[in-house]
Amino acid sequence: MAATIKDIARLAGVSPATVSRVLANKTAFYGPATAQKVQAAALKLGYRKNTAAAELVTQRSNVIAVVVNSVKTNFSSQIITGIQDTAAAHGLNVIIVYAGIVDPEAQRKALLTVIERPVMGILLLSINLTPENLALLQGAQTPYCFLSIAFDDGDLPSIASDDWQVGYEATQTLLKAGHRKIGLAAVDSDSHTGRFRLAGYESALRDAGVTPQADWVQPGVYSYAAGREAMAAYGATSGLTGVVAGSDMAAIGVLNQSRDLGLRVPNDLSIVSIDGTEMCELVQPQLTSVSQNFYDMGAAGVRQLLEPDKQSQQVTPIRVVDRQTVRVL
Amino acid sequence: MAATIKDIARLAGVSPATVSRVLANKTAFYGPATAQKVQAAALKLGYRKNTAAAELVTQRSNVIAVVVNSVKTNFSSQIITGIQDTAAAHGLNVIIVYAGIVDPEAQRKALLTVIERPVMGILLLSINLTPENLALLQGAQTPYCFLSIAFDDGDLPSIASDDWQVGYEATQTLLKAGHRKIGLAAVDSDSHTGRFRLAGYESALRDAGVTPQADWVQPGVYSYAAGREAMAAYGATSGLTGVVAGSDMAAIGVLNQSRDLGLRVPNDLSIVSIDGTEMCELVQPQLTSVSQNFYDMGAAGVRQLLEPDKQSQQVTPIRVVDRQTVRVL
DNA sequence: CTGTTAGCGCCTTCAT
DNA sequence: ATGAAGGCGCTAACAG
Repeated sequence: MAATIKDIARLAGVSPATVSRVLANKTAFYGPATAQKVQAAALKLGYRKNTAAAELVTQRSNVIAVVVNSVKTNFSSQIITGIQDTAAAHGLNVIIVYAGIVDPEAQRKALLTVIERPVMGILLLSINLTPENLALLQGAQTPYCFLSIAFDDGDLPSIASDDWQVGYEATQTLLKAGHRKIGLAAVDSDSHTGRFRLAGYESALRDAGVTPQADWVQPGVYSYAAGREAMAAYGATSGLTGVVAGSDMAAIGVLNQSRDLGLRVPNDLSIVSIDGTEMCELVQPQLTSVSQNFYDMGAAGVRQLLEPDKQSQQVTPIRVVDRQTVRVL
Repeated sequence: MAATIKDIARLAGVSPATVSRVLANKTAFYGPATAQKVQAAALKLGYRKNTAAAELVTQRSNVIAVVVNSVKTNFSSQIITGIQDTAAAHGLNVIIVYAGIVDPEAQRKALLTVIERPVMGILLLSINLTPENLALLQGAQTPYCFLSIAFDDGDLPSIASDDWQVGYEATQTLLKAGHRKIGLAAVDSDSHTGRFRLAGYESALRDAGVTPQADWVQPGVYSYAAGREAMAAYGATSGLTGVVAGSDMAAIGVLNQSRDLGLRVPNDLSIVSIDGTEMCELVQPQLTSVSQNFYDMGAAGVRQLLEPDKQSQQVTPIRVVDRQTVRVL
């Protein structure tokens, strides 16, 4: 059995309440003499506080839970770092749980492990909840905030980039370099994110006097495989001179598939990636990207949890980072 | 306030004990009629069990905690998937907490958030604890197991590849291809892992009749930057025809730095990477690697937690995967 | 400054 | 098949 404050109390010859006080550093409520005794006893017994018990009585917790949709994503590490740093600055602890990317049952289980214990807030990274699971989340009396994902329904608190703008600027980067026939690869057509990026892409095209063509867009789930498939679908003779890819991984898929098709990047094909993670600088040529500020998303998420009443739909800025995959025509 | 079993009891007109029983599915102890009433009431109140309270009384938990050393690593995702799947198969939940890679204080805080609440076991991914923090961990009455890291001290439960063998086989892969002057890059010289890989590397060299040279090894912390630095230290004219890199990220660093030095891979320089994550197939040329079985490490870790008395030092098999960075001389 | 008392939400004998 | 009672480890009044 682990030692409890009662054990300490007995050993130190004081009451449990006193032990609780010195262990909680309520300095106004005990003298130095007892403090000594108590701390010595605690040390000798190898005492570890049972936080669950403490949280049960105080009705509050200092842990924030992060629900992540899949182990595969790599941008999540930046968001998590932002969360971690900001949480630490506020004396908060962070725990992470993985939910399946689509499986509603896995999603539900992840939510439950988080909801069924005392957490002060929940951050959901790029998670698309089923209506049932959303109800579950809202039923819990816990502040929450979606990160890196936005909704048509304006009531859900979220922090994300402006997806329309992302699509627009990515496309414009190519347009400015003189490209006219531009593809959009591995962006999904179901989600808010995908639809807005598509809309931004089309607007940019139209603003430049280019009429979007249906076969220029090859939807997909933002993965490496989706990028490869999209590029394979275009083929070597599509006439496209530029492609906007839905994520860094997708961009690498496009890049590698281009190579397999005998296309050189950026000579034969220019690529603009969306996300701007470290991946962009690991591959050759380095990917020009519309970079999101994931770190700030995480940081803002924590702050949002701290003041749940504030403005709920936040937008983080993006910027285009020119590297090596856009050729000026 | 969230609803409690008392609220349900009142609404359903039964006692809290009965509510507890039907909610826990103790089917032998209640009739279908009451079950109906209770479940209806629970649903209406949006009841969520307070797991912390339940764990407080039952003195056990079904969550296993994973401590990860940094957000940057990418092999951890495979281990976590292995953990996740195996845990789910046993009805266990998984939470993850990040500890700083070296900062002892961050390490300590991560450990505490995990130790100070009821978890049935702790898995530590590639974590090197300070003696104090190790004592802390051992002081907690919780089973634990280190993953992807081994120790000279044979008493600590751990599951990892045989690092000597990793070093040996990586080097041998190059040797077999006819290389003689072979570097070892971005392996640290302090840890068990690093020292054993180094020893394996030297043994392979000697077994092939090659005398290791001091300037063939450029230690580092397994990172992309370390890989780049190691290669930069070798320079373009080292005479090395092959390099073993300490991790996939390090290998990519070596690869990119080689390119900057004007060396073509594998024509001028062959590379064998250690880890074998998906990264190997994303870069060009694809990295030949000594691949570790991270998924199984995670799975075995969960099993180890379940039977803490069994054999404590386990080794998972490795295999070399030939891709495109080793040229046969 | 310190001890006593009560109770957080839940589970579990022990009766009935 | 169900209720009453006690207690898990801790903290928060309330007395003193």
